[in-house]
Amino acid sequence: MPELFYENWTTQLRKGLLELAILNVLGAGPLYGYEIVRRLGDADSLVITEGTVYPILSRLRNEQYVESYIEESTSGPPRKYYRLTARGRSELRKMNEHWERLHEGIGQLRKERGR
Amino acid sequence: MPELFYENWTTQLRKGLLELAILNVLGAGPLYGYEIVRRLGDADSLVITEGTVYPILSRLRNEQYVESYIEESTSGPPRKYYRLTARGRSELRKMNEHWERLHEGIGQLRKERGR
DNA sequence: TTGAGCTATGTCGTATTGACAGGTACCTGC
DNA sequence: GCAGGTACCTGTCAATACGACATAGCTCAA
Repeated sequence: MPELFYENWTTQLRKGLLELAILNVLGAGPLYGYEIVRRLGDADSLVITEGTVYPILSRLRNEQYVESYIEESTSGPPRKYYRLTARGRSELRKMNEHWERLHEGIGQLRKERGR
Repeated sequence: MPELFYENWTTQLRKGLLELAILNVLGAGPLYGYEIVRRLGDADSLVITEGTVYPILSRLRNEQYVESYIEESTSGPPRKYYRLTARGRSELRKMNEHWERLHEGIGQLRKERGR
């Protein structure tokens, strides 16, 4: 039960972060949902399920950060590929900068002994 | 209106992170709520308001990561100081490690061109 | 003495999000 | 056929950050 807080914390920490992670993998080239799940799973502490990735992809598409197109597959149903738009690429840059600033901010707080 | 998404994203990204930030400033020594707000405000992109900090402090106290004690002030109402407990200090270490792993994870996704 | 303004703590309602269970459906090989 | 892997999507839930608001002590100038 004492670990309940820690688990909850990691869950909260993912909010917003998964969007950044997904945009970043898409920065490497078009991917379909199922593959994104696997790709993020490689990076420890970013494991997600299908039920998590599709709502996020929908949101990103609504914002026109990504666009999708269908492609047949030789093994299984057709795949819906997602690709970064120009708009998405520029937004990703902004987000990555913000992310780095956050990281530095936390790092500074840790160093500031006393005042 | 297009910027609505970005603002919302930054809000979501803070979830969980503020707890880490607050624990980290407390790592430097006891502080009271109002001062924590100012201290975090120094670090850009970590600005918070009172309505945010007090609920978090309550949560941290419930988990016994911090303990509080009252102290008179020469200017204004008495202050409620918060101090890291041993438990909080050990948890903070764990959380900082998790945070660094996340940062590396995102960094790797960004580098992985293609596959 | 009055009251403006800063200090300080706290609560409530709202909006948004990630997790997960569950559902649909396609395709291949046996 | 039909089992099993592939692929996508929906609804519900709990948790959080934040603005708005409430309360109150202290200081200082008019």
